[in-house]
Amino acid sequence: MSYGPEHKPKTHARIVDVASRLFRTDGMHATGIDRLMAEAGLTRGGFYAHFDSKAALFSEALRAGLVEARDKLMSRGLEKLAGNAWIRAATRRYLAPEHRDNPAGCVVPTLAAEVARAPDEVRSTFNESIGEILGEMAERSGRTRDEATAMLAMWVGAMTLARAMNDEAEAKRVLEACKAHMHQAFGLDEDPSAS
Amino acid sequence: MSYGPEHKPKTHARIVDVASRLFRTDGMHATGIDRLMAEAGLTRGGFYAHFDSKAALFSEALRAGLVEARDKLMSRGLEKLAGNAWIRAATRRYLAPEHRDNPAGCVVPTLAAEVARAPDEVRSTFNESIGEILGEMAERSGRTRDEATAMLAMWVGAMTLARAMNDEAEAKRVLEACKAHMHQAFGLDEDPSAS
DNA sequence: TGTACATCAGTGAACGCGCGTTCACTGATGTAC
DNA sequence: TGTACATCAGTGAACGCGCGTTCACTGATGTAC
Repeated sequence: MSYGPEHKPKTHARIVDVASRLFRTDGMHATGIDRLMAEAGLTRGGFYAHFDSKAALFSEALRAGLVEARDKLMSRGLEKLAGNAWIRAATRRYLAPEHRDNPAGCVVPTLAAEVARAPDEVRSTFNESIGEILGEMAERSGRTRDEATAMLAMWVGAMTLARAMNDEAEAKRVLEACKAHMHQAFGLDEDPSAS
Repeated sequence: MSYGPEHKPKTHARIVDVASRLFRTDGMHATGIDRLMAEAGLTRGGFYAHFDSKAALFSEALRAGLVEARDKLMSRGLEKLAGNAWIRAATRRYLAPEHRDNPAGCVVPTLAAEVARAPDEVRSTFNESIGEILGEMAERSGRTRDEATAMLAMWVGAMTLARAMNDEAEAKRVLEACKAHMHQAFGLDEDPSAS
C-alpha cells in the first residue's frame, strides 16, 4: 500500500482513528503498534512517517477522543436543545446501557487513569479539552461552570463503576441511580417539556 | 532471602501490598513482575510459589485495594460518625487535594478502567466489594443505596477528572465544585453539627 | 506527449529490551529418631 | 540433645514472545524539460 503523498493526511487520520478506538478498548499499554498499524491496513515501519513516537500518537488519539466526546454531548441530535432539556438528553445519552456496553465508549472513563500517569504534554491536552467541554456544557445548560463540572463528574464516575461490574443488573442500577440523582439535584423534572 | 515456610503468609501479604501500590501508581500493564518482586525484596522466580499468574495477583491486589478503600471511608477517624456528618467527613477526605496528589490513591479511579477490561473473575471481585461498600455507605449515611451510589460515583468521577489534569488550580476547582454540589444536593449544611 | 529524475509514504527485516513464565537448584527450617 | 532427612520458599538462568524503534529499500506519484 504505497500511496502518493496526497493520501498522507487521510492515512494519518485513519491511524489516529484506529488508535483512538483501540486505546479506549484495550488500554494504551495493551495496544501494540504492530496491531494498530495492521488494523489500519499498514505495516509497522510506516508508523514513524506519521508520528515521532507512540506517546505522540497517544496525545493525538486522546485529542480525537475528546473531540468525539464533545460532539456526542453537544451535537448528533442534541444541537437544538438547551437548559434542562439538554441536561436530560445528554445525561440519558451518556448513562445509557449501550454506552456502558461499548468498549470504545467515552475517552474519559476509558483513558483518564492513563492520562493521569502520562507526561505533562498529554495531561495539558486533556486539561484544555475538558475545560472547553465544561465551558460549553455550562453555556448550553444555563448553569455555572461548577454545576457543569459536577454533571460531568457524575457521568464519568457512574460509567467507570458500571463498566467495571460484571453484574449487568447492578451496573444498570448504578446508571439509573445516578440519572435519578441528577434529575432530583438539578430539578430536571420540574420543566414540563419532559424527556 | 530464604525464610522458612512460617514466613510465607507474611511474604505473600507483602507482595500483595507492594502490587496494590504499584498497580495503582503505574497501572497493571506497566508494572512488571521483576520490579514488583524486587520492591518486595525478592527475585522474580519466587513469584510462582505465591500466585498462579500475574492475573491472580491482580485479583488479590484489587481486593486489597478495595478493603483499604472501605477502611479509609468507614474507619480511621470516621468510625463514630453517621448521617450527614459522616457524608461530610467522608466526602472531605475523598475529595482532598492530598488524595489527588497521591498516585497510589483509591483503587477505583486508578484501576477501574483496567478492571473493566479484565476477565469475569476480576470484575466479580470488584462487583462484590463495591456492593458491600455501597451497602455500608447507605447504612452509615442513613440514605438509600441509590443515593450512596450517586455519592460514590461523584467521588470517583471528580477524582478521575482532577487526576488527569495538569493545572493544579483547575483540578482543585473540580474537587471543590463536586464537594459543593454534594453539600447542596444532599443538604449537608442543614445539620447544625457542621464539619 | 514522452522521458528522466526526485520525492517520500509505506515495507519488512532487524535492533535491544523487558515481558510473563518455567525449572533445576539451594539452603534454612521443621520433623523423626 | 544431636544427627539425618524431607520440605519448600526463594534463587537466578533461561524460554519464547511482543514491545517500541530504526533503517535500507521499493515503487507509485509529481515535477522538469
